[in-house]
Amino acid sequence: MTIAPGADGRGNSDVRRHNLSLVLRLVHQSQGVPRSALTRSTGLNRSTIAALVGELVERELLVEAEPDASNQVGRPSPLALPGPRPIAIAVNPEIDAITVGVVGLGATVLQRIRRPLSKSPSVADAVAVTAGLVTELRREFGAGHTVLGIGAAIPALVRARDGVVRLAPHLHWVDEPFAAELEAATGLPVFAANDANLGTLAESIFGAGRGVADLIYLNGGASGIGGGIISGGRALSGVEGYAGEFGHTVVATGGERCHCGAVGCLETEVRRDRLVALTGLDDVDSDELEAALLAGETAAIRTEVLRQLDFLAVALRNAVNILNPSTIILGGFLGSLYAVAPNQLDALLASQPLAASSEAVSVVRSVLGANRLMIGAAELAFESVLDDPSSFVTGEKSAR
Amino acid sequence: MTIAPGADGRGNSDVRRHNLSLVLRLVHQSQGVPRSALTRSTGLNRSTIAALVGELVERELLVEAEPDASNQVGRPSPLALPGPRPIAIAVNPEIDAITVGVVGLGATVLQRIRRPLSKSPSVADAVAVTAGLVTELRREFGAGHTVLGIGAAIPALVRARDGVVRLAPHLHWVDEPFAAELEAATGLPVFAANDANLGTLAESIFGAGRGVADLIYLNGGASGIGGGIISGGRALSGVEGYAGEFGHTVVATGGERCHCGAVGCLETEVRRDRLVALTGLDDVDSDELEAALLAGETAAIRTEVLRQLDFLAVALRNAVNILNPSTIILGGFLGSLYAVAPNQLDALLASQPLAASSEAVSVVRSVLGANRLMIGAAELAFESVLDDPSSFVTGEKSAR
DNA sequence: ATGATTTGTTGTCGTTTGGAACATATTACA
DNA sequence: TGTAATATGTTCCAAACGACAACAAATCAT
Repeated sequence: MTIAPGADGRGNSDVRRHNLSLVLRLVHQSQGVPRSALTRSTGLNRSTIAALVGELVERELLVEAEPDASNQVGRPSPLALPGPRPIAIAVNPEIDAITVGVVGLGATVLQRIRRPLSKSPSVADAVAVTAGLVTELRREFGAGHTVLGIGAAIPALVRARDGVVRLAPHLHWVDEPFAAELEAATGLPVFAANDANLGTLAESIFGAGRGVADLIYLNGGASGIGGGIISGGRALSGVEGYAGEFGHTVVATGGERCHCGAVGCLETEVRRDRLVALTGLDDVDSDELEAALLAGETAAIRTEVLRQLDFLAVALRNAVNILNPSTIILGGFLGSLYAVAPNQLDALLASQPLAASSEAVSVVRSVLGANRLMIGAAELAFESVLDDPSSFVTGEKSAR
Repeated sequence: MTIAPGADGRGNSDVRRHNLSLVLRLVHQSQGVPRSALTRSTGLNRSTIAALVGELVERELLVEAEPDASNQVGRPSPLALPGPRPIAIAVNPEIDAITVGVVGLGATVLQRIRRPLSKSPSVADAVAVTAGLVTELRREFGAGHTVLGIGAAIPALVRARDGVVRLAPHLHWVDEPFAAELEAATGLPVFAANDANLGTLAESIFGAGRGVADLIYLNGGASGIGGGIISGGRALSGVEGYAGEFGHTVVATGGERCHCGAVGCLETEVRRDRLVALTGLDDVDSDELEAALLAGETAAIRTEVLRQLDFLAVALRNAVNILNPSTIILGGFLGSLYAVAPNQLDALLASQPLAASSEAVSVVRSVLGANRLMIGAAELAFESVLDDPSSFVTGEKSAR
């Protein structure tokens, strides 16, 4: 008797919006394509594509460049490239630093500033530091660019709807309206999400997950394990945006107590600090840790790596059974663990029950480096324009 | 450089298709609504809705009925009802019986035949029995109805793409092209999927999950535990359609060995037969089992119920952390377990880590009864018409 | 019985894509 | 070096579709 809401009818202008959005997205995600490729991949008429690209160029969302010498018969097709005007600001607050960056369409990171902190920041600290950096950056990029908004990648459960940080165990933030406060401090629209979810987004569009419709991403950091899911080509968010918390999945029923209060969480059994401790090194960075693991001097290291891979495999098995992805992307020290003994993990996955659902799973390492979170966070700010390019009016929202 | 495929541009006729589809879906899912409600919920113009409904009536997909006395001011709006012509045939092969049904739009089950079997059927057996029943039913429903196709709900991993049964542990089918064979035997298009996935679909559209965009469904049957996921309003399938296999999720690291070869699967720890054994009864049906559990005569029963709820809670905790649903629907004996000690399970879920992600989860029992799989399977066969109503040409595909 | 209100009905208009015909720029080949 | 073949951009017109406005109809309130 009741009718589900959100079931929107479509008019002619929705077609236009959809097609503009589609073309802009294709150029954004491919970081530049010939116009003729757009006609092919969209199935739209040449004349339609011409009109769409025309409008996007008019709005400074795209630029057209000379075709590159392709040695193909026929009239060369001009290259459609992301326009330089729209930019997004990305923020990543951590325990020991706040990183802010400027990102253009096509995932071009134009600038990145990492401001180290002496102590774990309060929300007020984080907002203040970020706002300061944002002001600097807007001065620097004010001319010729239009800032669409700020995307924040936060190591926390973040409520998607309003950007409230529900729980950031390591930053010790609880129910903090981070997005709203940063919005008030900067006057820019702020979108916040979980850092690993944004890493997933970035890898899925521009990294190891390009073109893959069903994947899961797990990232191992110093403070724990986060993750995200792309299913059917879409990022999974869940009701409130908390989906992808593989770190607190149970992998050992009789295991250790986790900082979260539960027992046997993936992130209490698979930990970076244990590996670091065994290397005997102090405060290593990712590359050093991986080098030390690959060298694998002591038996203790080898044993610990295998032990952690066993637990990781349990978590992955559950995820595979639940989500049936085609690709598993491992980032951070999880990628290093895999690099040390890829066959071990592959074998553990292959030998699993319901072989059918895991037979086609391929495990790969993430390919985006330090810019991953900048790119993912920027995507949040780009979203509204990618969704409705005609909402972008040059100059209106421009700097200052 | 490469462009993602499947990114389709939209033309004018896509608008029509989308709107026709939308209207038909709304009527199908609501099982009858006033035309005026369609204008409101779609946002489309009155005249547009009139045209759309007109075309759908013309095609015999909808019928319009006298408005019911609503005591509202203004001209009464005629009721749009699912048309009786299009029907789907649903099949559910099991170890001891094959059930075939006839389902109309709006989830109306017109007929259901359960054919008991003396032994677990081979694929050939199942196809033969089904084809026989289908012939009978087509004779019975030949006049005035058009059979769109056959939907099959199978207790197995089913490859969505082609309906191949990859693995049915209890039927002992491995890599059997069930859909293709039934198609050959009946001449009707056949769509097959995992039974619990189809149960999820049915509950989400017509049952306990109506209007809920993010839910998980777990069903406990005699042969194990299956499930399914709706996320962001869409059924999750995974690459091959194997998503939702909660039954083989790890809940006990040191647990028993499962028939699947792994250790500690949910469905080895949470089992119907253990409960049945403790009741002392023999071959009970669902209601009898539930009554016996609710009576809870022996301490042993009580203990076992709580033990199973503990393991179920582990699986649900993992699922909640991964998927962040708003609702968990429990079917089969899992619903009975919950009925015995709802507070126990609620408490286990509420006390979990990352409270934010589980705070809003509500656990409910499934509401669709024995028709659940018929409705879910029929949905598969209806899908193509719901997606493109103008493909439905009356009489063309009709009986015989 | 009259007015207010809501909805169905009809005809016209604007928007958007599709398509055909032509123009243009490149390669292939003699 | 010139001509043909090919692919693509460009221009103009037609077709499809929903939006809108004006009017008609059917109910309730007073």
